[in-house]
Amino acid sequence: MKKECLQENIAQDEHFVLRDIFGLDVRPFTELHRFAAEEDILREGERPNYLYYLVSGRAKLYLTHDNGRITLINFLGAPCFLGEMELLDEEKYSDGVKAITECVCYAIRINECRERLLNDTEFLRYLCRFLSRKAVGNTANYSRNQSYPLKNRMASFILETAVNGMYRERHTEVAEYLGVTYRHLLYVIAELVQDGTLIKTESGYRIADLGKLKRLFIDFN
Amino acid sequence: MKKECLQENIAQDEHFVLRDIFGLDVRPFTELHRFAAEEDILREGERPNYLYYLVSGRAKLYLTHDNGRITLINFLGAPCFLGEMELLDEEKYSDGVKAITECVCYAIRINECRERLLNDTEFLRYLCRFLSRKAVGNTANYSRNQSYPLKNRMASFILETAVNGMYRERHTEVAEYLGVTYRHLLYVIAELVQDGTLIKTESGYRIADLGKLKRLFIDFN
DNA sequence: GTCACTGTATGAGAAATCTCATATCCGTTA
DNA sequence: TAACGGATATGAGATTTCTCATACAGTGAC
Repeated sequence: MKKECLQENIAQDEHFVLRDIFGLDVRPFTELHRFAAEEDILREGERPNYLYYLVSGRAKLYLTHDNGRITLINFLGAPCFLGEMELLDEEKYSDGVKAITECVCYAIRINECRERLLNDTEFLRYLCRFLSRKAVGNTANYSRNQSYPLKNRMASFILETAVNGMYRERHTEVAEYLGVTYRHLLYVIAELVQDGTLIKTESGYRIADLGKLKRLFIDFN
Repeated sequence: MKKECLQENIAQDEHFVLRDIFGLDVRPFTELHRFAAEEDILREGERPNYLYYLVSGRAKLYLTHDNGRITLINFLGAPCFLGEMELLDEEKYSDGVKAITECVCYAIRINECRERLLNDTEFLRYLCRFLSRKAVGNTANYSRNQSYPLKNRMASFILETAVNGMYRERHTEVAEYLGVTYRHLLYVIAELVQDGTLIKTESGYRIADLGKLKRLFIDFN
């Protein structure tokens, strides 16, 4: 991770987006962090030192079960807070968050302003709205998902997770995330390859026919 | 709806639960409302005059689509806020909430204390925690759901919605909520009747074998 | 009363998805 | 090096779920 702790830059940034979110001027506590694709942003079980605000990039949210199984819980796209639960909830241990593409985040040193944040009504109101909208969005998403065959959901998933036209997720993980058997996932991927939608390569699946993929995705809405 | 506006009672209530949630003493703005089963608690599209806190009972959350279709979005059980989004979000119109069983709610007259609530950090923090936990719960619930056949999900659903051992939901609605076709829902209900788990009567389906239903539900965890 | 509309109901065949079995490959560890 | 666990692969058959078609009862509009 590349820390660009240039607070001078942030301090002078006229368009600093967090200004609209916080009542408190958080610039003195804010750094700019850059995570490469695949890099961990929040490590599971660790209490983070920062409250992150994802400015650009996409990330995934993980959870490891008691039995050691890892589940992909959700996707996160900018703009979005990361680690907000850990800020609010004393008991809450962090879920894992990993960058899919390069991610740029504002990182607020919560150790230095936790109390002030928890008393910043503007921030708290923003967070409540953010959380309740996210909940509504999730619910809508779920109920839509349930209603379509895997091929469509898979198209959506591939579009969401591919980087530079390459899809390289773990089949086992994805099967769990999408709630289907590993076997079935392979069937459907094989179908997409058969279709000419994907091409299997050494290093992953290359999107060969973006139009086809998008059409599947659209039928899905 | 029976309003029991006995603020004297509330004012004297030593164990008033909202005391732990709000920094502000909301007792002067709080009434006790009682809704019968099937009664509307929040009417869709209307801006509610109260922020409700469900003390006991179960309710369901509805949404009407542009095309007029009604979808059952979710279930709500005590303790739970109702109408919190509408308090926070200016633009947000209310979803519909309808009582399943008799519901007892504290009803806070937001017109009289909206500003103060939106500046009550204790309340806002509580609400953030509540929302984020709800989101986590939903996600967990959702991913579990995906993985089980309708018979199990149906058992869970019947246990959740039955009142006094009678199940009377609309099949069309339920099919939509559970994300299956109407046809398939009927198949599975027929199976449960075949089983001897349910008995079809004039006024709905009677739970004939609670044990069987619970076993289906348990296999589902 | 008739017409549309919605909910309920049932059948038949097709598609989606699951279960179980088996095999290979790869990286880790003993 | 051998053994092992995890990920990838593929086949066969069973189960779940969907699509389409059809029918009947209730309700509100006209």
